[in-house]
Amino acid sequence: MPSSNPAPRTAASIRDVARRAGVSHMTVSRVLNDSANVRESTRAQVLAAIAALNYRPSPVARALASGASRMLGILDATGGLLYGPMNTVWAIESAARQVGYSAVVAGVDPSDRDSVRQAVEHLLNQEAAGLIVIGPSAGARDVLGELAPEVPIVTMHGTSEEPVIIAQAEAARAATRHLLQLGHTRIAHIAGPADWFEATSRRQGFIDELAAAGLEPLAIESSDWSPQSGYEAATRLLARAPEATAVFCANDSIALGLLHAATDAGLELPAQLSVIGVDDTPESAHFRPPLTTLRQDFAEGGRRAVVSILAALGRDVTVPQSSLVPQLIVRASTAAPPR
Amino acid sequence: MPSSNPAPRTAASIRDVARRAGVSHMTVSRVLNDSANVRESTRAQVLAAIAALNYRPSPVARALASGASRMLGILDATGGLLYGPMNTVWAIESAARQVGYSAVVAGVDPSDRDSVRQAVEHLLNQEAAGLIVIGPSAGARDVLGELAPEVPIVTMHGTSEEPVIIAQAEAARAATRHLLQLGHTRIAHIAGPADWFEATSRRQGFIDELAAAGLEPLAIESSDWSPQSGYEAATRLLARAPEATAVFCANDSIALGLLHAATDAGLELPAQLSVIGVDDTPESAHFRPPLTTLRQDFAEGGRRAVVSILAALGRDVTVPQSSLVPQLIVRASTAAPPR
DNA sequence: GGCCATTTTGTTACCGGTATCATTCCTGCC
DNA sequence: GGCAGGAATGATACCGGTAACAAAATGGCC
Repeated sequence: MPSSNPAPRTAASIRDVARRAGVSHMTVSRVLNDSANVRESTRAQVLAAIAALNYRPSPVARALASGASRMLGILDATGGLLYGPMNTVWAIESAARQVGYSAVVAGVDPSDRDSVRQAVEHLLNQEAAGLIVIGPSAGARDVLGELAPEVPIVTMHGTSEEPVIIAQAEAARAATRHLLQLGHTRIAHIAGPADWFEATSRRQGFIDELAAAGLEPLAIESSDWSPQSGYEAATRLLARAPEATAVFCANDSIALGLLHAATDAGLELPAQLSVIGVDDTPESAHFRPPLTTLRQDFAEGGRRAVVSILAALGRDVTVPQSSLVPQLIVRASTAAPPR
Repeated sequence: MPSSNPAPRTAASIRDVARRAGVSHMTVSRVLNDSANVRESTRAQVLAAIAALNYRPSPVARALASGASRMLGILDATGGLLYGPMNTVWAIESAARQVGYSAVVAGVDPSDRDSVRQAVEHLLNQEAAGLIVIGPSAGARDVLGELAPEVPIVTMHGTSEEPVIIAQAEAARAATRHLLQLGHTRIAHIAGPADWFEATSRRQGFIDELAAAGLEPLAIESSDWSPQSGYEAATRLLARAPEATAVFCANDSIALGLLHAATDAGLELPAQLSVIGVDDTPESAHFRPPLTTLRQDFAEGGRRAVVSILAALGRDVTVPQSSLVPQLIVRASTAAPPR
């Protein structure tokens, strides 16, 4: 290893590279940006200099000069630590990084208009090139439209005006179908909060699938995704519709709450009541009984969100796409209805 | 609202402010940075101009000019979606934002040396002023030391060389004490992965507290924090030490796995076996039986991490501090041992 | 009133890239 | 061989701040 530069105190800049390659710094810039019209031999020299100096362009300088940063803002408006959304954040970050972008996150309380505004401003201040909103913060769009209309925004779990990222209704229908196929006819649903696209979408999918089978929902309760509120909703549900033989829960946490409430009520699971959730959290396999649920492809969802933002930014990036059909995981919480 | 500037196409820069205030742009810069030696009347004019133009300094330009960004890198090396670490990430982001910093996250697989290196480089490229590592990625420190020794690093869940952020051993002792006070003497432990500071620290706290009572651990198994591996460890444990009357689990997920395994084994809970976890996840209250556990103050942990990084950066920030004593939440999974 | 020490303010360069336009180099063709 | 015209390269300005030093204003004191 003949390289013996004694660890330059400061990182190499584009002009250092230029000097070493015997060209102007603009030529280096051209090489960096794959600009056409650079002679092959020149490009090779520049590339060699870049490698020799271990040069890496400064995203900061680039952002300043070009006015376009390679940074995405993620507004986490879930107001908690929900399994699905967290997966999504992670997936977005990772997808973004793969195409050379990075992600700044800001968590907010979606019900607090002011905190949303502050967070959006914060993200904008960081020169975020685009915004991805996780959770039901409709406010974010308004604030953004007012502050920086040119910054594209993608809502992952937002209102239904959005392009659908993950086929939620399809997931709900698959869950419902599973219950139907087991022979259930008196089926209830515990939905998520009405301001979440996923919640309404799953609820609708549930209703539609029942309708296709000529049935009607036995009862629908709402919750805020948490086990606690799932427990409360389940308690209400069991009181109101004791004849239910199956319940489709909008996520696994709600399902856990229902499991708890049903146990409180002395119900035998799944003999007397079938329960199905959505998410396939690592916990759900160890619930009592282990939960039948639907696994979603969050990684793909994240990728799609990033692609969609980049498209709005005018950069076309091809990212491998796979299907987003949620996968049914059958465990012990669903069974045929009692005769 | 007399303001009628027709929405300037481009944001105001420091020179626009200067022009409007009738001063040089440097004076504006001084006002922005609370530099001394600005006449009060001048400051007022500048402030007025800033307000009138709705000016906000560009962090990008500032980072380029000063070489110091107000951005923190968070390296999420948990390799999954763990409740505690996720809370910590959130808390750090929020604490950072409160003091005017923002946070870029990068998730990596800690066992993949290469992915760690890439992520650190990525974060460094973004001009991160400091690095906070969540999870057991010892590799991050090496990479950073080699790439940019001047960038401070704080490990939240790392090796024990670190300043302790949350008193893990104390939490473990409190949990163990609870079991002791109920009258248990044959107590086992299911630990987290040995490369996590929290895991070893809790394990040691457990051993120490037992020793203080003149007892020895009945058995110790290890897991990777997940319910599945908790289940497996618990199965081994129950086979190996069937005489155990209580088990301290290093987190709630492991405890869930144990609950499952104990149920499989036909054990009556808590009559035949007491179980205690750590974290107080929202789910744990709805386990069967509801889990006795320890609640930690993640928000405070995040704040401390940020303070500690900023201190290393030479910026003193005063942030309200609260105590980090974990709180015991007693539910139905612990009881006196069978006679 | 003049002079010097301090404040206060301004000037200019610079951070590390990109944009724009000018210049030089080839190449083909008459 | 000379020249047009496109390809390749370079020179310079600029993005929006900060740093360093210079200049102007202020104030105290003899």
